[in-house]
Amino acid sequence: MAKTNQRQLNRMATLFATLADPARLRILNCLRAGPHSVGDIHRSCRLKQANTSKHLRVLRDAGLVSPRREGTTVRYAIVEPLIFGLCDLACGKAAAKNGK
Amino acid sequence: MAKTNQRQLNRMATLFATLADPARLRILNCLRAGPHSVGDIHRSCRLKQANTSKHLRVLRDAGLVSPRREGTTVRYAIVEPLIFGLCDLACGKAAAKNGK
DNA sequence: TTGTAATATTACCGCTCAGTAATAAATTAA
DNA sequence: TTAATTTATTACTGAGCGGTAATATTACAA
Repeated sequence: MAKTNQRQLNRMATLFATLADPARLRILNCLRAGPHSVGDIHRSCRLKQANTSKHLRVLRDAGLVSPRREGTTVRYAIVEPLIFGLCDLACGKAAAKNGK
Repeated sequence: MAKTNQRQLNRMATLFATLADPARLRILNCLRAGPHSVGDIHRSCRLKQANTSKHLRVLRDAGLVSPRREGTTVRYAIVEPLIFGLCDLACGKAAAKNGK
């Protein structure tokens, strides 16, 4: 496990905190199929526009997604596909508590 | 990815939230070497006793650790080794942001 | 320029959580 | 029983976060 220093623990905790919100998980799940505009996300995830923007900001600050302007719209894309490994593991773990 | 329903997302978010704290990550890292008493943990992790107890309660409620009384002391052990897969993945991800 | 659409930001509210000190509960010994 | 040790709980505080409405910003078209 190598030496797990405090800074690394803090970064891990921050990453987990970024994923510790159902709305953000929904957004990531949506982006898993490919880049989407803010409007697409806020409609398909049933989130208010401002709320969507704020969550995207959190994901962006965490380095998980990145924006790209296309005219007046902004398309967000996954930047770190590795997080889906985390999500799938957590999903299996969460499902396991159900007995499957 | 199978269907990701709301309940599953909520459970995932809860699991991530449980891991989104440096103190709890330190405790889990300590328990990775084997079961430890509350006193051991609170000393080796440099946490106050009450604080340690509270974090252990959170980990226990999440089903990640389990207690076992031995006289006047209580030894906690990892119940879900799968979480270390999560931690290692997150650790690599966190480390990757550093350039290594 | 003016207007319109898409996105981002701000300010506010309510709630939850981490840390702490004090106290309670459980177990064992004398 | 009383005392000592270990662990758990409670009450409190301060900080941070999610949701929302209103507003600002950005880009483009007429």
